[in-house]
Amino acid sequence: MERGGSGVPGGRRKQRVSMADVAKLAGVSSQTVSRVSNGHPGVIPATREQVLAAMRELGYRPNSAARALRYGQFNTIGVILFSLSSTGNSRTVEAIATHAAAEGYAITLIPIDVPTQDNVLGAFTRMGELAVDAVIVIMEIHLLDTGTVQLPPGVHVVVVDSDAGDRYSVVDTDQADGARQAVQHLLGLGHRTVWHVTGPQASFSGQRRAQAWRAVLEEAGRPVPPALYGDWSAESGYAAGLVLAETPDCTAVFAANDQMALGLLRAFHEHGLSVPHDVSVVGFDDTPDAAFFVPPLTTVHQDFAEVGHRCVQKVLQQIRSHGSGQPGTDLVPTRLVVRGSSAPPRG
Amino acid sequence: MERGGSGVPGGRRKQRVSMADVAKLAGVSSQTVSRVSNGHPGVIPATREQVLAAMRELGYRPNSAARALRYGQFNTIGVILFSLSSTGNSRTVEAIATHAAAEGYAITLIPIDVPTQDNVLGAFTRMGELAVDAVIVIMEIHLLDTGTVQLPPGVHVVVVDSDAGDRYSVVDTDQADGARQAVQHLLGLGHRTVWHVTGPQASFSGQRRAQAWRAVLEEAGRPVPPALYGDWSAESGYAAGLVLAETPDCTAVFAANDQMALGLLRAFHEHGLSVPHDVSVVGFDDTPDAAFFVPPLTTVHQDFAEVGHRCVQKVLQQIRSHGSGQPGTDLVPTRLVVRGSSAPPRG
DNA sequence: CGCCGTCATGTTTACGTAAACATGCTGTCA
DNA sequence: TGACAGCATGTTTACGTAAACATGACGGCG
Repeated sequence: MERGGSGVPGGRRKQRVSMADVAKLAGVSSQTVSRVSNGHPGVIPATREQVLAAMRELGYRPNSAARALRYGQFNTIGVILFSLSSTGNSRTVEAIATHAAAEGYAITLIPIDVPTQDNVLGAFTRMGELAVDAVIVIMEIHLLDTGTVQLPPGVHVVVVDSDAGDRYSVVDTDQADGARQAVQHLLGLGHRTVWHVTGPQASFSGQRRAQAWRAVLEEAGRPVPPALYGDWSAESGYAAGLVLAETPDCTAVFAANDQMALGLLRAFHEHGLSVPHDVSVVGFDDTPDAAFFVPPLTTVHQDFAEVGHRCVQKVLQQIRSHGSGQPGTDLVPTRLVVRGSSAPPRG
Repeated sequence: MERGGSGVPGGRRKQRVSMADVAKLAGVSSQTVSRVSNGHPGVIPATREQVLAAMRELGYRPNSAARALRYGQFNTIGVILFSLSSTGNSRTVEAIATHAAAEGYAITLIPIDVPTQDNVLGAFTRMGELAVDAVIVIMEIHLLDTGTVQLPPGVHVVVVDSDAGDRYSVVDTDQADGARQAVQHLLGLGHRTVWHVTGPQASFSGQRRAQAWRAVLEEAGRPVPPALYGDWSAESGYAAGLVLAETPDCTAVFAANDQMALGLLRAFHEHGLSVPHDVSVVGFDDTPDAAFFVPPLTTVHQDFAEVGHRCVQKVLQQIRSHGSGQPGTDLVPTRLVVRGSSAPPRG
């Protein structure tokens, strides 16, 4: 917490130690300091040692602003997202941060509290002024489709949770396949059909899961019950559960995420319905808690870490190849984890 | 995604539009462009308009590296943490990011996957080279107490989840008071004593909750049962629950977080014990899901958003006052949320 | 013995911005 | 009418780094 010039009275405002300072102390030119700092060859050991000693004594740290100015890049990736509160987002971000760090990149977070057009636009504008080499967008890209938003040229983009694969480089969980596995699992247990509690209608991943649910039922020639609309929250799942508990022929429900499945479990429990004997429930996400619901939840496992990893890979590849990101979609597979909340229908 | 010099063949590598480019197009000096860019007075409207037009045409964006170099600051706050996967951390980070953004600061994330001394040290070293004006540390600061780690001078620090209030500026949830409320609630219901499932032993917040639990029991002259050690995970709560279910005189349990409480609920349910009639359970955190556990969980509400907010306030205050951060601890209050998992003991 | 290549190190310059200072024009008032 | 205040705008410089180029010493070889 010490500040200023090592106790020298009236010391200069010189907050930061520069190469010039080190050079002076070591009795060499600043260029030599630069060479030592960057591990370049062609500095004899004696000189190198002197410089290193001076660096240590002064506590020299390279100034990354100057470096960035010089090199024209920041070694930083920006991440734009709506919310960290969803398990999925925070785990994806964590994976992004970890892998980026391993490659020498830092992560700058640009949260958007309310997803209005204006806020999104603002975030992109800010991002344009930000020290960022590339951007990973974790949200519905269609919010940006007014054409007014544009990222500064030379900034690369990767998008998660979107269908913009025709324009951007997209990485996402294979939503459709995950939902398909869930529904087929329930049909395979002998249920005549499967009900569905959706995510928010504006959510791309929610849409995909709902579409896949419907498609599987149609392919199997089963009746398609009306969807119940949720918003990812356990509360909305609970509300849907209250409705389904009163629906006599409902024996199987696919919830678009685990939190809503939790709400379903509670609603069924309160109505004296036994899961899985009276009703089977399958979720989506496989949050760490899902295995400890009562009963343990059968759910679709998403590999958020892998999604984050691939985002970083793609974005770094774009930066390094100076390529402008081939559009295309990269899907990370899911797998169904069968636990105690699903079973053949009674009787 | 367009790159290079607007289609000019053999165009320069000039990736980025600078003030000089705008100045040339507008027929003014680059200083005038600077004045317009920063909204300084003393530019007549006609000139200003010309400059703005040129900016728009070229898609000018100020270069933040140059700005940072000039001003000696980055308008960025670094956040060092272990993991984003805990609800608490991710919500705190989100609040930090939101409030920082509102003040014109960006957030740079430095995750530490495994909390070894080396990794922590590495993170701090990297942070020193990073473009950051201040640092918020969300973890056990005592890991840093070897004396080897030091932040570059002039970087301000605020710490969450620590008892280092004597050396750093600390913001934290009032862990002790929250735990006290939980235990007193259970005693108030008529339970003879309260059992406790702890967090990891290395965790400061876990320690504080356990201390407060013990203190309340001792003050009330109640027997202090042995603590069961957990690690925040639902699984460890489940394991503790299996033990407690076999403990006949256990009628009330305080779990150090909601996830472990979830594990308890499942273990009790599997053993045919009814919550709250046979055993009362109280958690800590008030995650959004807690209200939908079976039964809905009585728990201590933590205001993570407020913690994040105060972190940003403190850190900005330090930056702006050029003060070196008064040590001291700022505690954010908690409140007990009573739901269905706690009741007077049977008979 | 002198020329030249090699190698360690120093000097110059540019990156983009903006403060500080300089210039030159307009209008006003003695 | 001339001096000067006020104001719009231009010029210089510095921030810290590192590539590109320059220097100078030493040694080897014809």
